[in-house]
Amino acid sequence: MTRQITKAEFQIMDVLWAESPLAASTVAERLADETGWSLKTVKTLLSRLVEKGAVEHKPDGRRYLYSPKVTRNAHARRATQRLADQLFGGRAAPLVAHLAESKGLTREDLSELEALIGELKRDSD
Amino acid sequence: MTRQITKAEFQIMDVLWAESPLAASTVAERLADETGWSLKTVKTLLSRLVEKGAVEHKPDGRRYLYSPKVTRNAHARRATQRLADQLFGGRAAPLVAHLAESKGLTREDLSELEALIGELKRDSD
DNA sequence: CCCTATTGACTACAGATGTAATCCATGAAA
DNA sequence: TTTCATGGATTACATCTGTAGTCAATAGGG
Repeated sequence: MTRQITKAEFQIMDVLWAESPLAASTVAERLADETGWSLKTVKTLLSRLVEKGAVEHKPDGRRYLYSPKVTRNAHARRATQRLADQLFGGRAAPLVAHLAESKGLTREDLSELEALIGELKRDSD
Repeated sequence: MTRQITKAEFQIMDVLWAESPLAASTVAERLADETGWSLKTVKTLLSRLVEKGAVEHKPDGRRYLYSPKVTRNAHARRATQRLADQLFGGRAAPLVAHLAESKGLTREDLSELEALIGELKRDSD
């Protein structure tokens, strides 16, 4: 279902994940500095997200209020899985190795991961 | 540099990463079963990859032989980093957590990761 | 030496994406 | 009550992507 969300659309989602429901004008304000997008652009992106089923809108007087239908977690999970599938046949270890190489991992991350992995191993017993 | 490689283009790269240099016709043969693409399609994708700087071609008589200019590792690293940046502000731990949730991690992966993390921690001392 | 299959160059074209502009209804302001 | 700003709906348009087709040169087979 829920078709692919693009980069621009993701920025809209990010605003709605932080707070919702919001009117289009509010979403536009939140993004104005970061993106410089006009209200028109924001409305177009919101409409496309509604079409794609990633956002729903309810009438509020003369306008709509928009809310995410997909959670940030669900999106993250799917996007991550998609990347792992494409790059490494779905396997995670090489993906983590690449993160490490690209300096994506601090010492803290490593400790956090160690804990996470311990937990996952216990779970799978 | 090296602009974004698309999904279709990635499949071409994958063939060249496995073996190179190759002529367009050979690349097309390797992908025929998997994708059903015509030779024309493969040639278009190869040209675009050359434009994008991800592949280079050297004349070999009347035709070209194509080779990757970007390694698979470099590509994986950048793609992974891009995803982590977008989804989690560059942090890896939540990414791994999502992989786990989406069943991307087998017991073997976990052990492998454990070892990898131990190694990374030692390296960072 | 001529014909044909192959090759690169260029062109095509629909659908997705980024980024709006136009149009029309309407509620608020004057 | 006329006017204008605001909102959604529709349309626009360049670029990117997926998937080819056309054209012209030419190397190889007969």
